[in-house]
Amino acid sequence: MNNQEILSSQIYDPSIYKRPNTTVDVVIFTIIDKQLHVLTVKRTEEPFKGMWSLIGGYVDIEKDKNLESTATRKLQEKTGVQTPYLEQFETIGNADRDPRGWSITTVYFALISSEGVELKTGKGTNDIKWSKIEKRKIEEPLAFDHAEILQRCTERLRNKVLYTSLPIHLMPSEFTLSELQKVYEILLGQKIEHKSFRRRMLGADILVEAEGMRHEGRRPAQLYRVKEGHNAHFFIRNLEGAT
Amino acid sequence: MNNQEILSSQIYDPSIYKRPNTTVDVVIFTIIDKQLHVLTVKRTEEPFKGMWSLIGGYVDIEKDKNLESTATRKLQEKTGVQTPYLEQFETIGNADRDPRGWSITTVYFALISSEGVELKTGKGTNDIKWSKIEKRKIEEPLAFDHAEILQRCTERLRNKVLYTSLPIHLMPSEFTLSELQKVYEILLGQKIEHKSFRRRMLGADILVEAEGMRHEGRRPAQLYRVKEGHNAHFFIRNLEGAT
DNA sequence: GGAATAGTGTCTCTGAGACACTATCTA
DNA sequence: TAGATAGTGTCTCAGAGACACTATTCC
Repeated sequence: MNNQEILSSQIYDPSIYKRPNTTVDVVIFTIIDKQLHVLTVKRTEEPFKGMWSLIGGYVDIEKDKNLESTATRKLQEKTGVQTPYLEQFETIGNADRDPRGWSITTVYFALISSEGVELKTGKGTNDIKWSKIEKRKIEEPLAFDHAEILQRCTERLRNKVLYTSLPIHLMPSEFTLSELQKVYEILLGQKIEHKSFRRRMLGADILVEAEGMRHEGRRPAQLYRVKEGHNAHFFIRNLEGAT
Repeated sequence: MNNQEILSSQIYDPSIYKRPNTTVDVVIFTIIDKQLHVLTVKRTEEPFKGMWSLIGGYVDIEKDKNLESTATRKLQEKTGVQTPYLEQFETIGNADRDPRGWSITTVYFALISSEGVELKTGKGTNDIKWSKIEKRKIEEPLAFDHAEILQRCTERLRNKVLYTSLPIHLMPSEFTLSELQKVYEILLGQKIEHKSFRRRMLGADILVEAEGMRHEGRRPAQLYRVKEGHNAHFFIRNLEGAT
């Protein structure tokens, strides 16, 4: 009994239309050595066997109660991270992106601190690594349309940095304002005036002072942590650099 | 033969996972009689037979080259409109939204001028109408999770109105600034200071003066049209009303 | 003329950018 | 001490909000 036959034997079964293949991809961003990185795995199966790709996989309708579960499950499997900042980015579906036929992928992006993350070689993958992003690309070619996805996603991230507090999710639990500013600058690819930055962040009521100071380099700096329950602040005015 | 066994017996075949049902829904907004409306159809099939629903349908992998084609095809079939403002909103996939099982829908929203639109009763639907939106809801109950989708989508639209020029796509080809302001106010659910509004719109370089004036009521008003090729302007500062 | 709508002048206020300044550390 | 990084004071500037004003129409 093939797919088609199964279909027509059921009443109200929507699959009178052949169903596209459905996957979820997760663009997992982090900062390592003052540079933006994305998590990639080497494919162990055709198509694109041996090429690097974003983290992703099929929606498992037995295991996953919704699309976001698929994303968090994938993230968990690869990084052990449980509660990242996770946002749905876009869904791409067309006839060409997968040589096996019409396929749909819902792309999420996650922001995590690289602190304490140990990458796990899961089932079906023998190689996984953080790939450095430069000019919205990584060095290695990516499978499927993942290079385009990465580019658009990096662009979206940069745009959101202009008017949100998203970069706090790339920080470890305690950090200084200078460290946070540095992360903003990495994402934007440009310097920010430090006085404006401090005014903006401290005025947003999203940070609380942590105990103690960071002693590193010269004058010690106040440590902050993200206010409990805080997820995303939207500033009413953009930083410059919007083009 | 269970899922796992099927899996391991097939190489490279993505359908080792049962595929969810995949659809596209389009939230088609327009302004009628100074109120926001959304296009709805009455369902002629189970499930939810006889209930109103958003415009949508299965991805037809024979006809549609990508997801957006599915959306424009649906829009075309129902309204005859060819080139609306169309934006992907979100994708919802879970086990509960459709009684027939795990299903995924990619939701688009479209903004069109109601001027000159004639609704078409297409195949499979015997009733179609513009439903008035009040408090992010319409009067009639909606099938599936469409009420939630409509609510979130209306909310997203309102948010974007605070910092974009999107409402111009709800206007007929020529309009006055007062008419445009009225549409902004409808979407925001609040008054805007008219001087600020004119400064903002005229400063954005997205409108050009059209020939002639609108003579209606008292003093005639300058007609404008959208600058050729213009799609969406992002202001660097929000209107008030952000909460 | 009065009412209504279109359109302007101009003040305040907020927050980003610029940049000089002070503070506190190490070498 | 000098150099580096942390942090402040304060001016300018753009654009939103407020609101009084003028302009043009119909009655």
